[in-house]
Amino acid sequence: MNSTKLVAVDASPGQSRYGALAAALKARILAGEWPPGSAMPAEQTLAAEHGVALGTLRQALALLVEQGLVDRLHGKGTFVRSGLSGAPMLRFFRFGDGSGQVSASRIASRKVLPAPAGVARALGCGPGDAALRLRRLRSLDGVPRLVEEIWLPLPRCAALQDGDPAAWGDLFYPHLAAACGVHVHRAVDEIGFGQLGAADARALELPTGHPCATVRRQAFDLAGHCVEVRTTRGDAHAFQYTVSIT
Amino acid sequence: MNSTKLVAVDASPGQSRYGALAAALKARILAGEWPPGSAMPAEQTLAAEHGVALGTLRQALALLVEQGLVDRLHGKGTFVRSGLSGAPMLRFFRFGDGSGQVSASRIASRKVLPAPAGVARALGCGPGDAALRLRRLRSLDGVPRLVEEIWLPLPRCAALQDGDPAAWGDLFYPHLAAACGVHVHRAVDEIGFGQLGAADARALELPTGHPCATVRRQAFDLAGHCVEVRTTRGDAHAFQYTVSIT
DNA sequence: AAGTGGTCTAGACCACTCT
DNA sequence: GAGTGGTCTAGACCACTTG
Repeated sequence: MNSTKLVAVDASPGQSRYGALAAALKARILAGEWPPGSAMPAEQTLAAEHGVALGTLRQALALLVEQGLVDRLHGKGTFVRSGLSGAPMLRFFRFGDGSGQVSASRIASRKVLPAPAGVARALGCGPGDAALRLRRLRSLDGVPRLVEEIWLPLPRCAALQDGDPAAWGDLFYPHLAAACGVHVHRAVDEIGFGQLGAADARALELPTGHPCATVRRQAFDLAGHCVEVRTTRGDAHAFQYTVSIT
Repeated sequence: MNSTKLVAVDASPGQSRYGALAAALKARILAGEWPPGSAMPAEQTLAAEHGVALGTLRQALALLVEQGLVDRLHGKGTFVRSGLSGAPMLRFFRFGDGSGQVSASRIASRKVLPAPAGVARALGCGPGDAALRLRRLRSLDGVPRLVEEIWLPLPRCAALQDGDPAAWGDLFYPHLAAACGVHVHRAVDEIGFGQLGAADARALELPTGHPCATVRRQAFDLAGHCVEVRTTRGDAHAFQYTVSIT
């Protein structure tokens, strides 16, 4: 029963056939037909299923690769991306000599609170709706370096309300995926400079008013829904970031 | 005489034929066969010249597009990129209400000096070699906002030593291209944080020691040679930048 | 109408990965 | 060796731009 055309790709308006095909495949991915990390059917199969030539199918897949939705591995197959892995927050900072340091995370606070207006707007929920707020302290070589305030949408990340945060490990996204089935696929970071408030300064063992770099992140899942709003602060003098433009 | 194979694309080692083709085309561009802004021959012609199928040639051109070396316009042709146009320095800052403001540039100083070690290393010349140093002040709505120190390699940008800088206009790269034939193709910006020195503070009408964002730029031409080293400083509180990660 | 790049096809063959 | 994606071909037709 897999030999039938599952989707008739027509590309009616201004869209190309491979564009429509890409959209159709994306829909099948979002519907959960191939879970994150799993392999999609082979080119030949997919092409037959949608009734297009191989080259057209490959163009469609190239689009999905471009969008970061899938990875293609020569000789292995086409895999749905499982989400951002690591803690790319530290790429904004350069502490110490930059040698292979390990970042340790500690959840300093976990509360269910009504979402402030700005957070609610970012999360796409109503202002005042319940949300989960974490405060997190990240240390390098035992020295506290970054403070984070993380807001999570609540019906969705309820699993994080229970259990011992100490067991979450140092990487947040992998745990978010494991505990809540929420895969972070894309993120937008907004960088600014400011000064440390009293509480953050105390946590970082710096004087109040010390200059700090602020990174405000919005993270999104495959479907494009915002699944996290995070504010990270660290010593401005340790901030260092490189951009390439073309 | 255009019907002969100009380049025999063989792709000897681990390289694909379209990869080798792209390299060959890039070489022809760098050699000045098609100057920046001009159109390359049509697909059919190029494919015939190099003895490959149309599809293969298109893959090669796709690589060049990816590298930002050429632009392809449906119905018009394939054009060699003429270089970065504008002053994307302001994208790091947000002054005032962000409405359509015009940035005005003034060259405050122009001197030939021996290049300091760091600058020489970036420019790829010997330390102490003569280089052209500009100081530039950029204002928005009449308010000084950014100070820039620009180092240029000297045999190459000698044309900037003469003439009235007031006639250069507000955009530097277009003038650099017009005056010296130097086309900026790629740039790398490194963002950091610091405090204003006395001279910069005076120029920006801010107190000495005021927190500032520092952007250190290296700009490169098509051939990959560094053609500019620039340090830009502005009020840290006006700094604002967004990064997307996937 | 002529010339350009964009899409699509159908098929052959190559290179990589696993068992 | 079987299965995967990567490369290459040769040709048809479509869509956009220009004279």
